[in-house]
Amino acid sequence: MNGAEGTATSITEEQTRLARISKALSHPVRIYILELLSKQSCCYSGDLAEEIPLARSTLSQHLKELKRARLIQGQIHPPKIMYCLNEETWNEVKESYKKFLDL
Amino acid sequence: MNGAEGTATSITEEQTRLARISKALSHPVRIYILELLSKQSCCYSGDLAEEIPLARSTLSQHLKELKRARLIQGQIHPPKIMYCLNEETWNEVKESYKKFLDL
DNA sequence: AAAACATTTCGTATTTTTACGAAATACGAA
DNA sequence: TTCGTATTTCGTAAAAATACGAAATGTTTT
Repeated sequence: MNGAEGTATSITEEQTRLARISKALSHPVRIYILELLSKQSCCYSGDLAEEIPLARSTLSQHLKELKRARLIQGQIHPPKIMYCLNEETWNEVKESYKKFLDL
Repeated sequence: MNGAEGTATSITEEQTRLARISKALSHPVRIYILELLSKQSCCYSGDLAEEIPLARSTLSQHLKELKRARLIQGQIHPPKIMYCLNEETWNEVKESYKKFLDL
């Protein structure tokens, strides 16, 4: 891949940011999780695992991906782990798409 | 990847659709192109090639990707090819994100 | 301390994405 | 028809995404 910053590119930081966000949203399972969290704010990883027909390790990878994008955050709530939407990032995401799509 | 329809999944068609759209938007160059087209409706492939620091063949692949997603369409306008936003799909995309993000 | 659990990390395999240059295609102009 | 211009397709290589099961981690209960 390129990744080279510094060259005379017309592509802005914001465009790169939106592409990165879109990549985080580019899998049905991750959309599902975010849609759920945007409605009820939090949920247990185990509850997701029961709904989603994927190995738990795979689901965990998707959660990790969403964490990496700062879209969600997990809190230990023994014996389970509860995942919640990161409202701050979520609002930024909204703003980004709003601008991009002219909504 | 999974792709298996028919199994008892909680993931909806609409979620799969939004993931597919997001994947089409998951590269800075494609965001750049769409943002440009959403402002001025059409542009020449060659003009993009001058702005974007990528091989023409690579740019062509990104355009193909956007065509595949029905986000843009090209019209032969000799000796160049003009790319335009597919307004119908664009509006559907807007609606999808609007619902998802609750805008 | 050991057992039971929920979840993550590791190792690995497969598929997809991204990128390039060379060659192919399309088409108007000479 | 041959040339020049614009763009795409092909072949290929490297990196990233997706998926799985096994093993590791962390915590509570026994």
